[in-house]
Amino acid sequence: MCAIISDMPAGSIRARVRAEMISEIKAVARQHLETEGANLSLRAVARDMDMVSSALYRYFASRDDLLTALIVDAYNALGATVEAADAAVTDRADLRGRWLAAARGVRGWALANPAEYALLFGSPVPGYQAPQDTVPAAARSSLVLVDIMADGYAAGAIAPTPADRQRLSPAVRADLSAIIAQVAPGLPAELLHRAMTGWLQLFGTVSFELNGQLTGVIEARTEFFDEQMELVCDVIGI
Amino acid sequence: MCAIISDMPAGSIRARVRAEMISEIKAVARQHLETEGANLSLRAVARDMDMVSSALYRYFASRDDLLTALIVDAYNALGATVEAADAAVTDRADLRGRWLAAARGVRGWALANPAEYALLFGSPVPGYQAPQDTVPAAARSSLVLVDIMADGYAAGAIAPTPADRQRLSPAVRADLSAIIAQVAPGLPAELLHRAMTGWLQLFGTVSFELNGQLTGVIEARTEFFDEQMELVCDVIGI
DNA sequence: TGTACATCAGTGAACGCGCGTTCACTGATGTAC
DNA sequence: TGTACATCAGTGAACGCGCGTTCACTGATGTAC
Repeated sequence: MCAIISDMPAGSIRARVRAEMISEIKAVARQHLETEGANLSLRAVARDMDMVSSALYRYFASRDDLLTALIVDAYNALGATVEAADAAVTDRADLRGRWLAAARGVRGWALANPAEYALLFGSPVPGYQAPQDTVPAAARSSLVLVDIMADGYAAGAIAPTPADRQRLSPAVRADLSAIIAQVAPGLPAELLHRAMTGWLQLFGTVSFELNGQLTGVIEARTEFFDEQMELVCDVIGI
Repeated sequence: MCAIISDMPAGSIRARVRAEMISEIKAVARQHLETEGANLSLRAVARDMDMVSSALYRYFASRDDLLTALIVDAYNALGATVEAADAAVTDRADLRGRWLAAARGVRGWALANPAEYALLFGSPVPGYQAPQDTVPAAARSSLVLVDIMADGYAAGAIAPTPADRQRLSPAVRADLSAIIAQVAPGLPAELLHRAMTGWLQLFGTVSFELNGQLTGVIEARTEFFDEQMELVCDVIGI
């Protein structure tokens, strides 16, 4: 559950005001994440809204519930950004162009929303356990990458090589098959494996940039990112 | 500065007891990181040592100083592990074997010390700014990877391709050259670029495993990791 | 070798601040007759 | 259309807890003469 659900008639004035309040609480909380990191303080959020801290409990049952709502929102915002970036590529057969667009979409969103990115991909918040609600939202951005591979396979542009087949162990193949059944029926496991390579490279690069691991090493961040992504496209054969 | 420096005669009993105390404080603090994440509490550490919290100030000037000491230690522990893993490969010309050994060294250390790994590569601790002291220690593990490339280049086993040269932008080339001058004189920038691809893939994969991004996706973690590393060795040509 | 002195480790109390959550309550806003 | 009642938002005080850091202090341990 993200926010406390009331049985108010939907669309009523009260329901609309309530929805606006929830949005504003989340917006203020996002600002706090930006400055304070994941140690989100309910009292600080309430203070910024000129409310008493206990009033927040009308909207969220606990601090963890608010965190969960922020996480789900962030996954969806990232997912929507990446989906839009991919969709903006008019030549749907241009797999590399689509992949690069999606990758730049991830990086752009992460740079614009570093605190939310950290919430999703940074070290786990102590004492917080993400509930199942977050899973579908979490998958959205990754699904874009899988779709690119699936489109390429359907069009005959990419296919597993013998070297691919040899590399995959039965155990990993089984894991991949389980995902394929849910997400992209018919896609060869080898191609999902390649997509995951790109996925790891993409998020690894973005995470290192955001966590400061490139400080003093690489200054031309945008060029470096693009060249890494070009290289990874070579690897996965698109 | 990691610990408060006193002008006691080195090697005296007091100096030895003092060094042991510092080690024990750090050890207890490491245990707390394991359970509580990066929100390290001096009072909690003191409690576990049956001391009063103010006594810790004999050994560390502040909480941040203790954190810095833990970070430097962790970087060094990781670096030593990776160096040992590489050094254990007797056939020094077996670049792929050395790379895989180093990569498994990183992953093994990370799985054994997840909290410390998070401290190094996770989201930045709010309000904490790493001082310059951490830089040399931070570089150790990466240097092993660079050395493998440098050895391969010196032996004539790997060399830049025309495609490599074309890909690199002048800006990134300049960044890479600055590092090469300090760390591996004579190494072509293209080969350092390849090493960084592997470096990003390696830490990206380990971070995703530790942060739970593979939960419900890949269960055969060790096989998956090895296969990703094999693939990345293909990419960087070793 | 014995004594006076300096150094150091650790104590305990305090300052000033933070936090999440509960609970009885006051008013205002909506709803049903 | 007007009134009685129920629902809801927000208040303010409190509980019980945490934290980093400072400071004057007590003893114990070492050092110099």
